[in-house]
Amino acid sequence: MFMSLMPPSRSERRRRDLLAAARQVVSDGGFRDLQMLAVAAAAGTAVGTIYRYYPTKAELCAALVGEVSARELEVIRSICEADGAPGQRLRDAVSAFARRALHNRRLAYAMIAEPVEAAVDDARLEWRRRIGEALAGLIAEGVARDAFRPVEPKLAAACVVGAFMEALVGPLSPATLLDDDDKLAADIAGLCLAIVEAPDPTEEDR
Amino acid sequence: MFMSLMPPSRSERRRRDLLAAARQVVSDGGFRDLQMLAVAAAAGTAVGTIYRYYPTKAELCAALVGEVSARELEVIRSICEADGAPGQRLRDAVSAFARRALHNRRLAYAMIAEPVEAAVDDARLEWRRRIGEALAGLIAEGVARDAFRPVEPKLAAACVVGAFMEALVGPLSPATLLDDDDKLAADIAGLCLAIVEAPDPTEEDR
Amino acid sequence: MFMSLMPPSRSERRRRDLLAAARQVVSDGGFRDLQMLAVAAAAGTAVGTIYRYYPTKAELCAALVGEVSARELEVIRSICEADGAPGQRLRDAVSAFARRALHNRRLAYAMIAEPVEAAVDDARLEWRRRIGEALAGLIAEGVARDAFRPVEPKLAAACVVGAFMEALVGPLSPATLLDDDDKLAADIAGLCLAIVEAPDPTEEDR
Amino acid sequence: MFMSLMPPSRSERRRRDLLAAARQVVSDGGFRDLQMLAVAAAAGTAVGTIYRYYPTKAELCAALVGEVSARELEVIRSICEADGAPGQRLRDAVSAFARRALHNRRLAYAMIAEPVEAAVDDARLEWRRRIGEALAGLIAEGVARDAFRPVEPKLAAACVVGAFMEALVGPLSPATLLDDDDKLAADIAGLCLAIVEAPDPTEEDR
DNA sequence: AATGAATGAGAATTCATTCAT
DNA sequence: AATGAATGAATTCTCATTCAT
Repeated sequence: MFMSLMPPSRSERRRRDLLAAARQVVSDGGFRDLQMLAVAAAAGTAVGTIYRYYPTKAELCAALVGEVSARELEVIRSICEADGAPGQRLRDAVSAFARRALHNRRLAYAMIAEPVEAAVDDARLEWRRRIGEALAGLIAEGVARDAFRPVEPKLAAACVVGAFMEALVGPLSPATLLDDDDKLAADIAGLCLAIVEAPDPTEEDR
Repeated sequence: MFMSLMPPSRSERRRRDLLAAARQVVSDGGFRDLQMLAVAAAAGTAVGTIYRYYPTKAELCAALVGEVSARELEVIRSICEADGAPGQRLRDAVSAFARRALHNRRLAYAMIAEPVEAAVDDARLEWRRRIGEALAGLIAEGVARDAFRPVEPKLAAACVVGAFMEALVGPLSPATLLDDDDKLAADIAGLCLAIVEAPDPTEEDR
Repeated sequence: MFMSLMPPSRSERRRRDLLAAARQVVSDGGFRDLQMLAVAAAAGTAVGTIYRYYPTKAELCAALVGEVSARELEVIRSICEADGAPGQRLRDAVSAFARRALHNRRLAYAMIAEPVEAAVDDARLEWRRRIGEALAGLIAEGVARDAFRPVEPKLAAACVVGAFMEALVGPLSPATLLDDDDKLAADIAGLCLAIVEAPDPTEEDR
Repeated sequence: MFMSLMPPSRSERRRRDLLAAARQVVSDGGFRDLQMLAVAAAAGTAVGTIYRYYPTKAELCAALVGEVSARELEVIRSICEADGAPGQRLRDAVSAFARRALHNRRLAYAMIAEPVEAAVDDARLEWRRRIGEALAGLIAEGVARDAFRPVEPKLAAACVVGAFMEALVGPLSPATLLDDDDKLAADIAGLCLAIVEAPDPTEEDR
């Protein structure tokens, strides 16, 4: 990580201030409220000024997400690249991310789960919640039967849902070409299983 | 699951056709393109007609997400509630979901990862991709050092990212009150670790 | 007034029922709510049926206003054409109208003062109310100084406002041609004055 | 009444111009034609511009009626509050209002008698006209018999109609609660009678 | 460089009217 | 004759973007 030794130029400062204003707006009301006028108001400048620094709303958005991303990414990266046992590092990275997100919940929510449209998203989040519920039932059962480790079923279920959904996002994206869908599906399932499975599965469970 | 034995009334058929048109639109261009005019065009009707069956765009959206959700949810539920070892059932549920998603990729993408705005989302997905990359590096290392099972690093990383992000969605949502952020973060991290950790961690890894 | 001695044909009955339904709708929610669908619902028929009897919403409206008008007009006419002192007849006619209106207030309001648009009309009625207030002040003063009869200022003011506004409606209507605006204005003013003036104006008032 | 000594700001001027455009539209075609697009066209601006100054069509309407109202109200008020005999002042106020209305007939018509819908109002105005006719007959008779002053029957009739209709508007409005409908009706009738009654009713008329 | 007023394409929604059954 | 689903023109309002000052 390099930091410029030069003081930021007036122009760089402007860009930052505008970005900070945008972040404020999103932190308060989500991406829904991210309108150029609102950002201008929050920055104490005029709309036109934003366009001098970010030629498009799209670029402002990208810069905003990019900035927040970069910070969080950096935290994760530095932990990942540290010394120590990989397991501990992974644990640390995830838990650092989670703690930080929980500290600035509104912004984190916007970054992670912000709705397309209220209508769509209410239904969409609800869907994931229900899939989670279904899995939580299964997981609770598995825990009871000692097939799974003593995990908290709801939380574990959310992890499973997130795991396979995210694992799909890349492959689902229009550009991706895949050779073997079935292999992929099986692999994803295997990884998800590991979230809960007992290290030493009992006879009964096999 | 009950299926009506009566043939669908004309009105029910219409509703379905309109929903099918909406699904088509979303399958082609995502929720971005879901405009009443576009749906009407896809259904070969007039805009006003849609409003006879869905009094609001919001309700049409909800119905669409609801329908797709219901189908997928049902698949997962029936597997979860079947007989057999919990582990196998979990594996089956996830892999069935994944296979189905991979079959109708565009729609699945819309349901799972559709952008708020192209601008926001490009950046947002990119962010998750990069976090994934960072973790993939760590995971590859862990695999090499036999601290982790021989997982495919990129895929496992995606699962980890998805797992903790999803596990955070509920807790991040504005309404949620939390007692202990640190405990939650640690629990999430523990579950994520399980995705990759070797059942019998070597000395070296500790 | 003739009443047909023949029983009404089915078709005539239909027309009446539809009109009754329309009146019901207006009595409940004013002309704002007079939509073809609402009338059909109130009549327990289909929209298309209304169009068999009233080829246009405009004609249905006209028929409705016409019917209500006709009844009230008849009451007034019969009193006007009765025997007795003109003064008493006028008194009776007006007071009969007023009493009837007060009995079916919602419908009467719709007939007399229904808004164009909430926005316009709130402002418009408010205007007339304020003019009334200004005049009420003057009238109260006149009453106190015995220049006017002991009328109730607010009510008298409303009468004056209504009197000149109505007297202007005809002349204002686009088709009307006028010779002498000033003469007309003076005449209207004279009539309005009569509403309150003492029969025998005191010296002071002249 | 204060007039600002400062020249109007650009923004104030804009607001005025837009209002003037709206007034023009109404003066030409009544409130029926008052659509945002039409106003924009009349003002030589884009629709969006109107929304910068009047956040809602309703507010534009209110402002328009308010502006016209205010001017006329002021004329009436200043006359009402002047010195002189109350009778003369009332006469002056009414006649000033009438003269002004007759000068800008289209706008005055829109302010005073504009239709809800052409359909409704044609019929509604027609109704009032007919009631006027009926009363005019009675008034003519009363004049002929010297029971009434030598008023112009049609004009006097219009005044009477306006007087009682207006006097009813307040009491009819949904919010109003009334103690004694009959007393109100009688009072209104009494005031209406005064419009025409001879100061010294002949025996015959009693 | 900054301003912020102006722009206008778009999108949702309403409702009188039509017409096939 | 009756039905009521379908139609689509019309209208309000939003907000990213431009540009004269």
